[in-house]
This record gives sequence, structure tokens and C-alpha cells, in this order.
Amino acid sequence: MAKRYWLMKCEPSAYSIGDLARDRDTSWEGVRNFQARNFMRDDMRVGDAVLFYASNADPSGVSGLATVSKTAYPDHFAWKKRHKYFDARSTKDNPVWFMVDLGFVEQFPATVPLATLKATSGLEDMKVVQKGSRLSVQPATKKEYDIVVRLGRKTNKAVG
DNA sequence: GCCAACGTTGGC
DNA sequence: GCCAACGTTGGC
Repeated sequence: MAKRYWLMKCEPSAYSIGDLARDRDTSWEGVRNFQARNFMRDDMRVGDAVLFYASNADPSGVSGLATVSKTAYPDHFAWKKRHKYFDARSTKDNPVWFMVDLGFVEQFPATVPLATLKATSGLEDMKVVQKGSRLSVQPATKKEYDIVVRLGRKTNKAVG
């Protein structure tokens, strides 16, 4: 299967691209939306490219790049009573929620803000620029990915 | 902190 | 199967 491209959101207060740069690899537990789960469980392959998006941030936007380092496996946090990700519907025999692992690729020197994504031609169809888009795992195209990477590295030059 | 937009739940 | 109520997301 050809390499796919994704955008994955996380609040930096929970986990940031800086955290991933430090950890090099992390598990992506806590996705509790069926559409997002299906993308992870059914479509993600090792080596897929991920735009790492910081939500509820200042500014919100793409803060770096990651890669899928492990395909979907049951989100065992859903089995932990009293854990915030606990969900009684998910059992070991019949898991409802899944997670993947992400590896660090690159941290942009500055976040590419959502406003920039919205203003950049070629990105009009990205889910994240559309009003009311709340999906935390979204497919992207190679073209969109390449444009965002260029924007992120352009910041690099501006900063030095 | 506000609130619009959305996904999910549950009554019927 | 409809849809109102609810909880959550996430930009601002």
C-alpha cells in the first residue's frame, strides 16, 4: 500500500511536538471518536507521514512532523478503571478503542498557524481549515503535506 | 472564558 | 429512526 498522509491533533498541554522530540516515540492513546479510530485502526501503516497539529495552543497549528511507528493495537487505557480514558464498553476480548505509536521526525522552529494554512492556496480542502472541524485524526494528501512542510521549513529560514 | 459546531446518547 | 439534550472540542 502506498504511503499515506495524516494530520493528528493534540493539545500541547497534554503532549507537544517538543515532548515527542524528547521521547522519540510515543503511544497515541485516548482517541475516543469512531471516525478517528477507524482511520488509525484500518488505514494507518508503519511509515505513514503525520502532520503534528497543536490544538488549543497559541497559536494553534502544525508544529512538526511524525511518522507511524506501530500499527493499531488495543488502547489498554480504556480498560483501566478510574483512568480518564476508561470506557466500560471496551474489553480485552472485544476492544472498542485503538491506538498507534508515533515516532519523531522533525520539529518546526515555529508553528505554522491555522491562519496561515487557511490563507495558503492548495490547502483549501484540508479538513482542519474547515469551520467546525473537530476530527482529531484526519487524512491529508501528499500535495497538502508537502505544502505544509515547505511552510514549516520556510519559518526555519526566517528564524535563522 | 465564551460559545458555535459537532458527535453521541437516549427517550419515544 | 428521529431528534432534542447533553457533553466536548477548539478557535478566538
